[in-house]
Amino acid sequence: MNEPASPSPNPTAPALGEDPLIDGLNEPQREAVLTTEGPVLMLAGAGTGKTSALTRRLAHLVRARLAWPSEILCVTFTNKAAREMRERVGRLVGPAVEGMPWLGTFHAIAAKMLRRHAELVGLESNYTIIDTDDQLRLLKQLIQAEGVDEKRWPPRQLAGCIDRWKNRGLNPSDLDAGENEAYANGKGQHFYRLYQERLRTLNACDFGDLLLHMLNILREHREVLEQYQQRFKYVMVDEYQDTNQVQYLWLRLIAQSRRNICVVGDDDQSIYSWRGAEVANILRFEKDFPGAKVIRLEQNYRSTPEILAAASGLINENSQRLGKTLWTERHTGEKVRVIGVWDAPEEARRVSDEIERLEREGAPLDQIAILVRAQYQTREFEDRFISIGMRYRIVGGFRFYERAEIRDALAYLRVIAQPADDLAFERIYNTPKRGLGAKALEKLHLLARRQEIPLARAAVEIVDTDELPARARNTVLSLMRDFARWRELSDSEGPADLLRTVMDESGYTDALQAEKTPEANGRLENLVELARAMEDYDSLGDFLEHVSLVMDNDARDDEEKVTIMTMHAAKGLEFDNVFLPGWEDGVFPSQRALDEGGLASLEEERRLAYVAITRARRKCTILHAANRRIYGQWTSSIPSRFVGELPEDFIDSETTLTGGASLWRAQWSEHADPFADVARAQPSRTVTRGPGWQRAAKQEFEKTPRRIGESTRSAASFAAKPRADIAVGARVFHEKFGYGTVSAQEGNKLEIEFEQAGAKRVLDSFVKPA
DNA sequence: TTTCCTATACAGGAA
DNA sequence: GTATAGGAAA
Repeated sequence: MNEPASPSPNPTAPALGEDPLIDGLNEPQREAVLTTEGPVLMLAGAGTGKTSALTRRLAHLVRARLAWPSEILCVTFTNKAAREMRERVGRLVGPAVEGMPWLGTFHAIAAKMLRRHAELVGLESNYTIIDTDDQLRLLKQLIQAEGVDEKRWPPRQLAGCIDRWKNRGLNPSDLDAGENEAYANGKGQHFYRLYQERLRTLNACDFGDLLLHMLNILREHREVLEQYQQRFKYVMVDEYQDTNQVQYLWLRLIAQSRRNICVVGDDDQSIYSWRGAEVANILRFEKDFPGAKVIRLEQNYRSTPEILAAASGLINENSQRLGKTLWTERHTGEKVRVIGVWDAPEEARRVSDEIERLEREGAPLDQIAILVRAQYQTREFEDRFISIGMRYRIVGGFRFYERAEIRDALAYLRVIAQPADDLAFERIYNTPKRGLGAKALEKLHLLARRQEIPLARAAVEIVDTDELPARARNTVLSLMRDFARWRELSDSEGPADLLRTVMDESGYTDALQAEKTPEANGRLENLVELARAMEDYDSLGDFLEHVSLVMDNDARDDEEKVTIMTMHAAKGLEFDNVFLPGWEDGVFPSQRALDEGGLASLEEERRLAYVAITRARRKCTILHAANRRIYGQWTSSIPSRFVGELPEDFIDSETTLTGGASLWRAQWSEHADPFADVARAQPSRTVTRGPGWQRAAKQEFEKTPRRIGESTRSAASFAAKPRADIAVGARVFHEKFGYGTVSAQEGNKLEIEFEQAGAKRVLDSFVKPA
């Protein structure tokens, strides 16, 4: 940490009152910006200018020379938030501040730290970060290898357990008997341990490890902890109500000594408890940091009084709150509209009609959002929008790098950059199809395990033997030659060109082109897009880290489009017009929340509703349908209990279902036979959901140098040591070829005259002395 | 080894 | 209803 000496407070800084950083801020905001020393808890309601206060505080620290940008730790939850803050601070402070090395997501920051200290947890600094997909494949292998029934104990469940343990900062040895029971009758700890060992040999980390490893390091290596405590003069945390245990512990260690920590959050917007977030963290902040200054931001600058009132009325139903009262100076606007419709298609029709009307009135489409509870609800709108030619974009779902073709491409690059990456190798050794199947892979695994080498290395070795049929052997040989060549290339070519070469030479592009389907075309385009994104990176290593942690699918095109996304994804955003479809019990609140988790879980759903409503600046429209197809079955449902909790004075209700006859008439006028679908759906199988439904049913420091070249050779030129217990003339046994006599020995390669099979070249690890 | 078919789970959300 | 995974058949 070779920082210049601490900057002295800038004597020419403007007097506080004139500081452009605090112009236009209200009193609490100003206080939040200027209270730099000591612990600060900023309770910021929705739309109260939280981000503004936070970025200005950051800018103020830099401007007033209280710290160098590199001495400030600023943590966010999403890349988007980090990016935004970086931009805004840049605008305030100017280009003088070259980046903020420690502004980022928990994971990005932890990953960066871990590169520095990887060896302390048995990793190399060029470790790979595996994603959920890789994680599941790995766990599955372990489960199979241990002979546990994967039907009864699905890998997903194990992944869930491990995730939860990591979120709570628990290592395998920390599990108590109860936790251990959580998977496969007491094998939880065993599998967790195996998994961690396996990751270590792969030189890999999952997302949870990034934080857990760092926490372990900070706990066990005093000098490292002190280093960071020294370095970070100020710590800021956004969305503090979303921190989980391991994040909390990690922060607490770092902030402990200087206690200049400012956390910002809103307990009413805590919507991530399912992934380990603990509201308790924000509730006990004052206990953790005695003397903390609590600042409440309650003036809302976003929404109309009606929208605020509706949201406040709703959230008041919750019991566990710190309590805030939002107010606004904004003028009266429209009431929140609640529309009841017959079924989901009608719901989509109503929304699209409204949007078309807004469009005619000149409302920009990018100021319109449809926020749904669950991803599956987006379909109905997508169908409708396609049929009427409405421009839309769906946020979330598959992120760019989760697409198969992108992951394939990345797997190639990973094998090039890090030959020990078995998961990547397994992914692409037969993609595109090159005639290598389970048999060949099994052979490779066998060899790899016996010699404790990565698969890619085993592949190089195995071609010198007769283990594989000639055809497969040649395929493997040429594949590994390709890889050797690409590795050479990675030294001279930029990552983008390297990718293009690899995709072409591996036959991947050809295979896609041969498909001639529209999807294949899209995939090719995605690969082109990927290559383009790679142009911005100098080294393959840099790029790979970005792609696993930082890259998202924000292919921002400038065209105006209606946004469709989940309520979760909408947190932190705002739109003039917000549509909230699917407010029915079982959809929202979700069936899952109703079935399990009890009151706490229902209150979280209510907070989600609060978040959703407060996204709207001018107008919020809530819809509920009487009938909806879920799981391919028609279900009829009643309006969400949240609808009833909205304060009447601020609501305009409307329904196309006024009951029996009029309902029929209303529908009749609209289409020929509105019940055609319903009739087909076998009434006896129709499930009715409602409140009682479940009951009824129940029943540098900054930049780690990563030269690709270093790891390159290890796969290509393997030092092969001969086995001590075998020499020329020795009689040996081979599982496939039987008994034979060694006629030549070169390193670990043997030539054997087999009694039955004749002369063969094999690796010594495949035979044992007879 | 690949392809095709059937059975099954599923659709809660981020890095 | 759809996507996926695993097994059977080509």
